[in-house]
Amino acid sequence: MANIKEIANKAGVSITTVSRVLNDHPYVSEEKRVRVLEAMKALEYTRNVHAVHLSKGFSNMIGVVLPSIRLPYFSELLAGIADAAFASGVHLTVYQTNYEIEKEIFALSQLKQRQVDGLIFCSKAISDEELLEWKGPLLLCQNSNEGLFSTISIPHQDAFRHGLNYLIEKGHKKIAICLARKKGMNSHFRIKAYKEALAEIGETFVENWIVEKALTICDGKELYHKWNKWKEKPTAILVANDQVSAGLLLEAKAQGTAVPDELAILSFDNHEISQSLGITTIDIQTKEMGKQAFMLLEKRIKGQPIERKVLEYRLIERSTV
Amino acid sequence: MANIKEIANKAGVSITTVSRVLNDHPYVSEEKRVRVLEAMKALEYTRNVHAVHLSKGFSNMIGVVLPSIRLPYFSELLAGIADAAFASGVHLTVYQTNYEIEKEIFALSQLKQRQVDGLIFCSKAISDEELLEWKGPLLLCQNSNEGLFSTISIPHQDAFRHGLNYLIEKGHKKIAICLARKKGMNSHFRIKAYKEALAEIGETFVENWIVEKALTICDGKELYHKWNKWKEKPTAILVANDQVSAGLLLEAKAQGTAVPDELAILSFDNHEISQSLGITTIDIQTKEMGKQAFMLLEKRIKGQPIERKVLEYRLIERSTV
DNA sequence: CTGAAAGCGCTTACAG
DNA sequence: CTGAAAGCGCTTACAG
Repeated sequence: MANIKEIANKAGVSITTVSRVLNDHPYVSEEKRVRVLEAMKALEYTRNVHAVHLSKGFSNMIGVVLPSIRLPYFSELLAGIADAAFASGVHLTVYQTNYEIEKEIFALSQLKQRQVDGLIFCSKAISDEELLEWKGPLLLCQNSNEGLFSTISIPHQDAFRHGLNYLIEKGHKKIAICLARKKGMNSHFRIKAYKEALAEIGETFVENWIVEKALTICDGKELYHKWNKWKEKPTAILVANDQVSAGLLLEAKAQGTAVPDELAILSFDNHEISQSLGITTIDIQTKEMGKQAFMLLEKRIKGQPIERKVLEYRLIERSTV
Repeated sequence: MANIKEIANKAGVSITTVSRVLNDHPYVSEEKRVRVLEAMKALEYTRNVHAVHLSKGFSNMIGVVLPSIRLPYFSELLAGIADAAFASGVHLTVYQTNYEIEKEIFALSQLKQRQVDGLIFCSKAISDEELLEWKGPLLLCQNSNEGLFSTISIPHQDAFRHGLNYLIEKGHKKIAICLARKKGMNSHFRIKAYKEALAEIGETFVENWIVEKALTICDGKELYHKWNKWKEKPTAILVANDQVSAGLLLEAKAQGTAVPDELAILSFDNHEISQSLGITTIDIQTKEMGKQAFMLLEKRIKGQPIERKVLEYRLIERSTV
C-alpha cells in the first residue's frame, strides 16, 4: 500500500502538499494538485484512516448502545440513527447489550479509548449515577433525572396519561397495563401516570394488573392467557409496545374473545404491524427520534451544551378500542 | 489524557515495558509490572486505540452491509453476527445501503482504507464481478457463481423445490410465488426451481404469477388483493418471507378467504411472527447464519482459504397449507 | 503557495 | 528480563 510519502516522491512535492490535496485545502497550485492526483491514481493510493484518526484525535464514528437489534422498536430507532449518520458521513458501531451492565460498560470503555467519538444509549440498565462517572459525549433516548445528559425523549407520562384518558372516555374503568420492563425511567413515569389516572376515577390500584417483561408477539400471546385467568378481568389493556399488542390481539381473536367489546387494546409505537392489524396505537415517532438522537449527539461532540428535546406523540384511532 | 510515555516516567521504566504490560507479554518482572499498573491507575490511563490500530495495521472491526436494518430477516442476521463478534471481542459497524450501489461501494472503500478488517455482505445490489475488483476479506450471505468469495448460504433452489413439492403433494397445481426481488442469486435459483416444478407437473409457467418486491406485512396485504383480482386464481402461494406471509394471511382472514382451503400459504424464515400466526414455513436458521458468517469472515481475515458453507433448512408444518 | 519538522501514541524487532 | 530507536501514516503549526 502506497503512503503519502511515496505519493510526494512520485509527484515531486512535499508530503505537506499531498496532505493538503487530500484534505481539499486551498492554496495548492493547480499544477501540483494535478501532479499529486495523478500520482495517487498511479499508485492506487488509499488513505489509512487510523493515521488520520491518531493525528486528528477523533474517529468520526459513534456507538449505539441497545439491548437487542431484533426488537422492532430498536431496529427502527437504529435505522433512523443510521440514516442521519450516513448523511453526515459518520460511522456507526453497534453495541448489543441484552441489558447486561458489563456490556454497557464495555461500550463506555470504548468511548474512553476513543474508539468512538460519542455514544447513544437507546435504552440502558446502568444507572444515571454510574453513567455520570464516565466522561465523553453521551445522548440518552429517554428522560433522565440528572440534568447532565443530552436527551431526546417522549413525554411518557403525558402520553400514557393521554392513552388512559382515552380509554376512560370510552367507558373503561378496569384497566390493566403492560410494560416492557418495570425498571427504567420510562416505566417509572408510566406507572406514575397509571396510578394518577386510577386515583382520579376512584379505582383501586392492583399491583397484579401491571404486567411486565413483555416485548415480543409471544409475550403478547401469554398476556392474553394471563388476562383470561384473572377472575376479575380488566376491560382494557394499555400496552407499551405494538409487538405485544399484536400477539395479544391475535390470540384473543384465535380464542374467540371479541376485541374491543370484551377486551380493548390500546398500544404504543405505530409501527407497521399495528397498522396491518388495525390496532389503535400511540405514535411515538421512533425513526424521527433516531435522527434527532444523532443530531444532538453531534452537537455534544462538537462541544455544544447539553440539550433536552422532547418529541410529540399522537393517538391513532383504529379498531381495537 | 495520559499516554504511555507519562506512565513510563511515573513508573520509572521504559515505554517498551509499559507496552509489554499493556499487551500481557511475558518477561516483565513482577515488580515492574506492579509499578506500571499502579502508574496507570494513578494517571487514569486509557489506551488510544487509533495508535494501536496504526501500529498493528488492523482495526479489530468488521463491517456489515445490508439493505435495511428494519427488515426482520436482516435484523435477525445482524443479531447473530453481533453475538459472535462480541464473543470474539470484534467490533461491528453497519452499512445500511437500501440496495444503493454507491453505498455498497462506500463500504468497500472503507475496507480499503482499513476502517474495517473485513466485510459481510448480507445482501447486495452490486454484481459479483464488480465486487471482485475490490480486495480485502469479504463474506457473502448468499451463494455466488464465482468461486472467489467465502459464502454462507441456504440451498435456495433445493429449499424452494422442497416447498413446491410439499404444496404439490398436498394437491396444489396452481401455484404462485412471491419473492423479495427478482434480482439477486437467491431469486435466480428460486425461479429456476419454480420452473422445474411446474414443468414436472405439466403446468404452464405464467410470468404474472411471480410476484416480486415484497418485503413487508403491507406488501403481503397487497399481495392478497393482487391474488384476488386474478381471474384464474392459484390455490397456493409460496412466499419467500414471513412478513409478507403474515400480511397475506391477515388480509385473507379479514376478507373472509379461508386459509388454507381457498388459499394455501407456505412461507420462508420461521421467525417469530410465523409461529404466532401458525404459518407453515421453512426454517432457514437466520441467526445461525449470522454466527457462521462472522466465523468464516474471521478465517478470511486471518488469511485462511476461501470456504463455502451451506446451512440446512427445515419445513415446519403449521396450519396454512 | 510551499516545505521541513514535530507530533499524534502506540508496537516491535534488535541488541543487550 | 529490559530499553533505545525506528516505524506505522498522517496532520499541522511555523517559517518562508
